[in-house]
This record gives sequence, C-alpha cells and structure tokens, in this order.
Amino acid sequence: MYRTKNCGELRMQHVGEQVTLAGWVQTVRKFGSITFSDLRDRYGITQLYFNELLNSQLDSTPIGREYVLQVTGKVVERSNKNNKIPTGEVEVEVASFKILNAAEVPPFTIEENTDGGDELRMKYRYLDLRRPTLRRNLELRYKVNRSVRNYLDTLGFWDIETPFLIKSTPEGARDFVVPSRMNQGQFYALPQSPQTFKQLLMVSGYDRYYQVVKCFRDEDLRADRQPEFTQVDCEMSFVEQEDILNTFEGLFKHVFKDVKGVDITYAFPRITFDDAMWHYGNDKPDIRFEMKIQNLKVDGAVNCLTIAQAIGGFKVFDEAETILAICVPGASEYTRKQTDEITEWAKRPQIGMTGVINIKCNNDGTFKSTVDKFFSAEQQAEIAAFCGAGKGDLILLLAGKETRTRKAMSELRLEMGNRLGLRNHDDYKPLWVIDFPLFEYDEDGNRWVARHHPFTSPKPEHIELMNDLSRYGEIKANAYDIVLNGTEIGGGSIRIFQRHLQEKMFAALGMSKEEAQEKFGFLMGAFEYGAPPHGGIAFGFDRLCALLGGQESIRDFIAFPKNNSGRDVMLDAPSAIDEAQMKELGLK
RNA sequence: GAGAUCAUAGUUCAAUUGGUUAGAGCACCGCCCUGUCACGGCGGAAGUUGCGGGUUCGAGUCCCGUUGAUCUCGCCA
Repeated sequence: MYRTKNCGELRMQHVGEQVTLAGWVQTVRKFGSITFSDLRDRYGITQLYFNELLNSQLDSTPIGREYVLQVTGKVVERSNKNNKIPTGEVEVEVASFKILNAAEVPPFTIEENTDGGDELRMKYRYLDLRRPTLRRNLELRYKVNRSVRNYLDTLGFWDIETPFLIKSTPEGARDFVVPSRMNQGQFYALPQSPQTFKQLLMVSGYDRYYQVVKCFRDEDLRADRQPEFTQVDCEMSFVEQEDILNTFEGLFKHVFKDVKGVDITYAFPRITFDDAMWHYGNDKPDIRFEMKIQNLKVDGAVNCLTIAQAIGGFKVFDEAETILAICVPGASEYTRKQTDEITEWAKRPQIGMTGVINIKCNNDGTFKSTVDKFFSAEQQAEIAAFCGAGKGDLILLLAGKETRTRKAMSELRLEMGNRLGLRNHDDYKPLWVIDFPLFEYDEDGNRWVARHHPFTSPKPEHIELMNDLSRYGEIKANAYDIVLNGTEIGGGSIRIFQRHLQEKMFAALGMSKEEAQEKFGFLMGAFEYGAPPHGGIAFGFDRLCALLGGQESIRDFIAFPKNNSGRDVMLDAPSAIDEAQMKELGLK
C-alpha cells in the first residue's frame, strides 16, 4: 500500500499515529537545518516536517514542486497552527521518505490563484486540473450528475444509451461527420442530440427514459459553447405539458437543494414567449431584477400618446418603428460621462444603435433630458408616468426598427442590471417560458423553419392554421424552456406522434414527401405501429454546472475542453491524417 | 462571414511624443537561516519583443500583411 491516509484527513484525533502519505509536493520551505513542505492530493494539503536528521537527506535527494512523494512519519500537534486549512492543527514529522517520481518545474504555479494564462493552462490541462478551483468544479459536476440520476431513478426513469454513429439530417445545426471505411464515399453523422432515438424508445414502450449524453454541433463557439457538450436528455410517454413541467421543476428543486442547499419552495413562474419578448426583449429573461421594458411605440402603433406630440416634431421618434424604454432606479444622478458611456456601449457594432435618449427624473421633481428641446416638462412627466419612473430614476430610451431595437433594449437592460449590481450569481431565479411559436421565418432562406425542431407538436387548437401560410407566425407550440438567471438551461416540447401530423409538419417546412420519407421514414414508420403520446426535455448540463458554480464560462467545468476555435490544444487536434488513412477511407 | 481586444524573460505584466544597455513581481538556480505556512535575507541566470514586410537617422512603440488567443455579432432546430 502506498498510503494509509490521504492528505486531507489528518486531525488532532490522529496525533501520535504512524501514517504513510503519498502525494504531490506543493511547496518546500527550507530553514537551514529544518524544512517544511506541503503535500497535496485530491483530498487536501498536509504539512510535512523534516527535522535536523531528515534535513541532511534532503540535501542529497532534493525534492521540488510537483515531485510525487511518499512519506512515513508520526502525526504531531503543531506548535504554530494554521487555521486556514482543515489539517492545519497537525503535521507529519517525517521519519522516512521516497521520491516516487521527480517532476520538471511546471510552467505555471499550481495554486488556488494560478499565474498561468488560459492557453498555457489548456495545453497542460493535467496540471491545471490539480488546482483546487478546477477540482471543486469537477466535484460539483459529479454531484450534479449524481443528484440528477438519483432523482430520475426514484421516479422510475431508465438510463438507455443511444448510438453516436448516426445519419446526417438537414435541419438544425451543422453535423460533424465521420467517413465510413466499409461504405466508401458515405458518412455517419454524430448526433446533435438523441432526439429521434428517444422518441423511438417511447414507441417501444420505455415510457420514462433519460441519458446524460454527449451531443455534437459543428457551429462557431462561445464561452458557454463547446463543439461537444453534455445534455441531460429526458422523455416521457402518456404525459401532457403540465406533467413534464411538474416533473422537471421537481428535478431542479431537488438538485438545488442537494447540491447548493438552496430550498426553492414556490412554483417556478411561467411566462409566455410573447410576454417575455414584450417585457424583457428576449426569450430567456433574467428576472433577478425588474426594470421591465416599456413599450412606448411598437411596430408603428403608439402606446404613449405624449411621444407623438413632440414640439415641432421629433424625427427620431416620428420615424421609428418602435420606441422602448427602461426605467433605471436611482440613476438620475448619472453624470454626463456615465450617460455617454452608455451611449457608446449602445453604438458598438454588436448592439448597433445610433444613440440612447435619456430623461433624468430629478429628486426635486424637475426633468433633465437629451430631448428637452422637443418635450416640455409636462410632457416629460407624462412619459415618466407611462414608464412608472419616480423621483431619482433615469429613463433610457431606444428608437428604431422593431427587431433590432428590442434586442438592443434587452441587452441594455442586462447591462444596466450589471452596472447596478443586480445580477448576483448566488441569487437563483428560475422560470418557465412557455407557448413558443411553432415556426419562425428565416429571412436568408426565405422560408419558415421550426423554431424548436420539426418533431414539436403545435397546440391542438392551432393545427388548423397550418393550412394557411399567411398565419404560420401565429401558430404556437407545446414547447417550453427552463431559464435560470438569463440563461436557457433546458428546453423541450410535446412531440408529434401521428404520421399524418408529422407529414404535415415536414410539408410546412418545405420538405417534399420523398425527402421526408428518405430522411425520417424510420420515424414516421414507427408512428404507424402504436406510438404513444409523448414529450420531453433536455438540459444543457455543462451550463447548469457553470451556473451552479457561479461562473460564466463552461470550460472550467469540463475536464478536457476545447478552445474558441474548437481545438484541443493539449492533443493538438484536429490534425491531418496520413495518406494511407485517407485512401482507406476513400477520401483520396 | 464580421467586430473588439490582445501577443515583450518560464510566467503575469511594465517600458512617456518613435530615442542610451527592454524593466518589475512570481517562478527558477546558488549561499545564509530551527516554526514556516504568500517564510525571510543576500546574490544570480533568464529576451529573435508571435511571424513577414514597410516608414524612419533610429521601431517593443507607427503602417500593411499574416498566425494565434480571448470576448462578441451572425450562426447554434
């Protein structure tokens, strides 16, 4: 046995015991004739004490950072205790030690706060993973995983694996493909999700299925996106939307309680997609703070009369399709510099507005705005009243095309939430967004596409509208997202389970009968052999872990992540393959 | 496909309007040190300023190109 105890477990109660530890040398502190060293493993850090005798051995066999060391000695009470670490009351007085493996000097410090940059840490990921920060993240991930499995197991869900080498489909994200050697010139695709398989499992009668499973999408990346990522994929039969929302709301409450000790006792708020867009400008509202969007004018229709009554006419407002406002509480004292900063922020190409109008509702009841020329004090008071602004508040207005302006206002709201410190990551405010549109119009492709995916069922009362192309935009789906603190962490739908409706759906998406048969014949065939009503949901597992860990980036919650360009900088993948391999695969 | 920011010692950063021999912290190496735990003291080594071109008497600094990184928009059913 290499060790009798680990580096995190020794306490006062162990004083006097003879122990053997094995781990990595974190630091060496030499004092002439005695030496202290910290030994680290996954469980913690234990101080080693080399007395005068042992110290001379260190001269002949020196130890350095990250050496793998085995020591045997007696646990003793420290004369100077360290209350910063759990083992800080004791130390091991080394009687003998053995270097199990020497180590090069690592390229960055392996401590709580490393001095290494992202790229370097990725290249030496196995070293970065020794740091307590990363270790805690992966531990959290494991606990979330276990908690999810425990909950679903209790409810009788079965974990069933589905294949990774599958067929490429045209809809949705770009597929990763894998050439087939035995079928030259043909390719498998890696699944974007196990969607069709889990539906087939429902047809097979496995009415409660889940899987913690890798999914693959060949799209451009972000801090919270990886080319391969993990989903908690679930599906149930003989359920309605209500059953699914209740079941998985329960899952979230369980995980929050289990992993974070957070008790959410109330029912998650539910908000329709339309309301979310109207009040927050997006379909994943951050409801940790209010600051709801005020719709002064939308698609040319004026809701706040005053804004159409500018003195001598105000071109910016008159010509705008949409005018939106938010009321920033307690910000009326913002300086010119601060409001300019906000304007500059809105003018960045990613936001794309030409400016931000502000009205300061001063504490003395007066108004000061960038549009004093166009609106009298009384008129500004009316606008303030419409926006629900009181003394001391700052109203920010954006005007322009509906889509762009709403999107920009959504971003501005979040930005102001950040500036005011209203987005505390310890504050968990989950909600359901429901009643998503079934279709959305794809401007580039000049066609209607499925907003969720083509297996999503329209609301029964809206099926009729599928016969009228001009009303596609009105059709709502039995689709829902779960949103946490402004991030979509899961989404799902009640599925289509009848062949005729599925055919109708494919036709609505502009797919010919032949094409639908070729791509999804297996699914429609299955629907002819007794498919039960079913529906499900999938959660972005990496994102959920990052949120629970209070971080933006999912990378440090994945043991071996890829960088911004989808590269594994440790392996240096992807890479070229040799000529012979190419030939064998029929690629050359 | 696009925008922003960045690239200088092992590492994290600095270097004034373009001006002497490119500096500092940490890490590393050597010597000293019996209670440290961010140990301390003294000394030392360490650089093709990502790469290629240009402007200039002179470029880490300005310009063009290129490669890579981070964040974002498009994209991600």
